[in-house]
Formats: sequence, structure tokens, C-alpha cells
Amino acid sequence: MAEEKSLNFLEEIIENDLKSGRYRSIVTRFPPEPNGYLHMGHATSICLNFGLTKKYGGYTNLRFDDTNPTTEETEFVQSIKDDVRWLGFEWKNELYASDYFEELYLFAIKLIRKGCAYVDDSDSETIAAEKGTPTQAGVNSKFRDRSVEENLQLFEDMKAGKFKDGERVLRAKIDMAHPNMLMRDPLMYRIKHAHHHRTGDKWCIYPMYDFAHGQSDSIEHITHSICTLEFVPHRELYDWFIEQLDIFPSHQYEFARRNLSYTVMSKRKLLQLVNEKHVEGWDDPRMPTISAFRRRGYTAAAIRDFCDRVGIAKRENVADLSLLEFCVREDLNKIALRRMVVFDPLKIVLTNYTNENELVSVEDNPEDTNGGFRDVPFSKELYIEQEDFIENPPKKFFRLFPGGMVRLKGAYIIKCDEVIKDDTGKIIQLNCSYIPESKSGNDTSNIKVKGTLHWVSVEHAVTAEVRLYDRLFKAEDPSNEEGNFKDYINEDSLQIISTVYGEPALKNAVAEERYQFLRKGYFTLDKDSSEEKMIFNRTVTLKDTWAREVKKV
RNA sequence: UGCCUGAUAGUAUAAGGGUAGUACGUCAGAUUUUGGUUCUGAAUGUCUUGGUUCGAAUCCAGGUCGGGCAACCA
Repeated sequence: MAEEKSLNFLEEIIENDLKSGRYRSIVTRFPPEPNGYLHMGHATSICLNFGLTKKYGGYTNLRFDDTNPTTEETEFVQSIKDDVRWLGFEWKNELYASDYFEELYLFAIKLIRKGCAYVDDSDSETIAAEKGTPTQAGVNSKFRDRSVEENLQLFEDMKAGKFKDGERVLRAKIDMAHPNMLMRDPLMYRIKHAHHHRTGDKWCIYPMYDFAHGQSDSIEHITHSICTLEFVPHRELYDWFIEQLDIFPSHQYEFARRNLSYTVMSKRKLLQLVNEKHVEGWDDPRMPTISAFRRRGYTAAAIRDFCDRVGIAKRENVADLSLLEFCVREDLNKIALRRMVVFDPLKIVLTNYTNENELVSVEDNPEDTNGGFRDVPFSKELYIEQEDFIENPPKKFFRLFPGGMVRLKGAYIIKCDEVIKDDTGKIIQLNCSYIPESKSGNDTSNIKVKGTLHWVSVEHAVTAEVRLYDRLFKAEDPSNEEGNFKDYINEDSLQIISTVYGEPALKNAVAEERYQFLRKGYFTLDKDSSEEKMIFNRTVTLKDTWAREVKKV
């Protein structure tokens, strides 16, 4: 009997709502602002919102929170849709806060009529000053007590474009002494003579987040409006507008934003990394954006699994990058095709080898019992990794050394007989002998070796470029370190090896397919690849217990 | 000297008055034609002080520490 997975606090709320009959099914929404690319934090929100309706019945809308025309662009709308789809979720309706501009405008008029809103002529400095501070009450604006008629007229003039940016705002009339600063006559509308990515030049007044989000939720009958912790103080305002307007009572629930170790997650900081060219773009594989993870070779399943395993709660957190890496390795181990690729070649010559055109058969994926095999050409001259040979090996080193034996994966056991160096003492070639009766699958040699190496035939090798990525930051939580987060950028986060040597099957690599370069890590073809040149991104390394062993010394 | 909010192994998350559990990470071992995978085992935790109770991570009171709130951003 499988243990029942415990519920997170939102699932509990929903189950109670369903049980009590408050709702028969639920509606959630994912509400990104189209002013940047989605990142891992959004992935958590996406998995949460879509996951909840999948689990409990109902649906999820995709709603773009596009109330600020000066920062928002269609480019981002497209990338967001791509990312949500790629993550494996389908929204019920594609919506925009701008779809509701007319309705929102009517809501504003309703509040003016009720005496709950007024037009303020003060400039932003004055309004800010009059707002007071967290420990000090604000004071009323001198425009606070205008008549309903005057307010109506002024608001219409605002809409009609009779004022310049910043000359007037519409504010809710609540309480300038309220302990919650958001309740001190918050702005509802501001004037922006700006082109909107969807409504064009139709409007020159735009609703503020607080006057758009809750009402949009309400219009869509969102039952559970889930957002991050920084909006907790907004909930009071959210409820106030809904109550004053007497519209469908959506409810807001807050959870803690998801952070990831060794990176930053705020859009502002990510934008800086892009603009200041610390990375190549939003989908630079070192970025924590969804498009970057995709390009790097992460699978949607792995990301979903990660979000699932981390869970959600209400306390601030920094999730371990190693958990994400575990999730992607676990998925990739099952699906990646194995290939042999030598990064840093050391030539070996099998002095006693005389066969011609020999092929050895190697499994594509040992985890897959139905998996296929491929033929790999074997020959007298092979490449192995430089690091797989040490002249004076440390203890527990079971790769190749003078007089030592190793198996070449899928082929024969070889013995190192002679080390050849150039004038500078650099090792340039190994002369080895192979054990003919040790062929894989047909081994009658009775020789036991500890090490198995990957290799490629010199004559048959195909070349490619590999890009090896490391964490973008040296600090676990760069935002919380002393000084600027950029001081902690890892200068070695990208290592390019322009020529590596792969077995011929590598030539058939296709986009989207995942590969495990034996003993090297998981790789996928990068979009920069061309007919002439294959470029592979390292998605993640293999777990390397030997590297850890070496480090200990 | 305001308001809101949070605190469980290194990290993340359970336990909702009754054995503090799970995952990742760490360490040790077994298996292995990838030093991968798989398997086994171990170490490590309830912010603090009181109170209620047969019994408290859980309820109550005080304290400590962290986060958010003074954008015509979302």
C-alpha cells in the first residue's frame, strides 16, 4: 500500500473548500507580466496553479498582467506561452488584463460614484510625502474631498487625454492613517501616453496592479488566486476593492517564492545579466530561465519533478541546486542514448592488433532492456582521455598506467606497454597490446580489470564542439552576500572545447534528443549547431565519486 | 518605534496533543564492462524561556532572529 503523500497548505485549503461545498470545482490562473522571460520560480508557480486544477478538477487560465505598457512586449508573450506549453501545461483561456480595460474603467467610475475614489492633482513627490512612513500616519491630499461630479469629469478628462503623464491620478479613498500603507488611498489609475502592445493607442490611462489584478481574478471567477508572499499586505486592498465593487469574491493565497542556490531569480537581476552581457541572452544555458534550461537539455519532466519534490510552504527558502541536478540525472539516465566522446585525446596504438574493419556492438542505453545496440568501429589507433592515464598513479586509481590493464568499453582489455613522450616530456602516445580473447560478450580471458574506459577510433572519429557549463555564481545565495550580487559571478561558468572526438554515431545526433557521453555527462545539441559543426551543451555532469576522492587528498 | 509575516537535520518539506518522518546532500559498504545506475547502512533537526497537559514541534504567554510594507512597478 503506497503511503499517501501529505498535502501542502494550499491543497488543504482547497480540499476543505471542496468538502464544505464552498466550491464545486476550482479555477486558478497563472498571471505573468510580459516584461521578461519565465524562470525557475515561475515554473514552481506554473506547476502549482496548473497542478492544482489538474488534481482537483477545474481549469487554469493564462492571464498576462499587462497593465504597464512601457515595460511590456509581445516578444515576451510568445516566450511565456512557449515555456508554459513546453512544461507540459495547457491553459483553458488565454487572457490579458488589457482585455478588461473597459470593464475596469467602469469599475473605477462605480467607485467614484460611491465616493470611494477621487482624482488627485498632486505630483508623485507630494503623494509620496503625504503617504507618511510605516511608523507615521499619512495626511489627506487637498484634492481628497472633491465632489463626485468633479471627479467624474476629471477622470473622463484623464481618459480623454487632456492631461500629460503624471498630471493627475485616480486614487481610492480609504484611510491615510491606515497601518497598512497600501490602504492609504492607493493609486488606481495613472496617465501614460504610451503605446500598448495590445490596445495600441486606445488608452492613455492604465490601471495599477492593485486595481487590475483582483478585479481580473473576479471577472474570471478565479476561486484560488495564488501569489507570492510579498503580496500578503495587498490582500487587504484586494478584498476591499472586491467588497466595494460587490463582485465575485476571489480569494488570494500566498506562498513563498522559490529560490535556487548558486543563482539569482529576480527579473531585475536577470535583466542586468543580459543587458550587461554577463551572459549571451535570456536563454543562455547558464541562466535559471525556463528557456535556458530547455536549451541546456533539461527535460520538462525533470523540472516538474523538481517542483514536486521541493514542495511549497510559506517560509523563505533557497532550494538546493543539487536536487534539481538529481532530478534531471534521474530522468536523463532513463532516456539518454549512450555515446563515446573523447574530450582531451591521448593516442594509443595497439601494437599486436591486425584485424581490419572490426565493429563492436555497444548498447544504446543499459537502463533500457528493450534498447538497441549500435556498431562502433574499432581499430589499431584509438583515442582515450588524457586523464585516464597516469604514469605514477595514486592509490585506488583503476584506470590506465604503465603495465596496467583496463577494458575499453564494449571492446577488449588492453595493457599499457610503453609510454612515448616528446622532447618536453609530454606524453604523446601509449603503445599497448590488446587481449584478443577478452572481447566483450565473448570474454574467455579470465582477466578481471577494475577500470573501463571510453574510446574512439582515430580514423573514424567525428568532431564536434562541446560547451561545458558550471554554476553562474560562486556564492550559494548571491543576493544575500555582502556587496553586489555581480561580485559573485563565476568567471569560469562556461568552458568551450572546440574539438572533441566522437564515435561515428554521434553524426546522427538530432535536436531534442538527449545523449550521455559515457563517463562525461549528459549532452544535447545546441541551437547554434550547423551542418558543418555540431555543438553540444552539457546539461549536467555525471555524479563523479572519483573526482570527490581526488579532492579529498 | 507601526503593520503584516515566518522559524523542524546542511537544504527543502511532513507530522495538526501520542514513536520527529521523507527526499536531496554528506559519510560508509555491496553490485557494476560508465568511479554512472542500482542496493544496504550511518550521522545530523523541532529558535528561546515559561505555562497548560499523563503527554507539546503542535495549544497559551513572553522573548529572539529572519522577511515584507513608505514605485504614477508587478
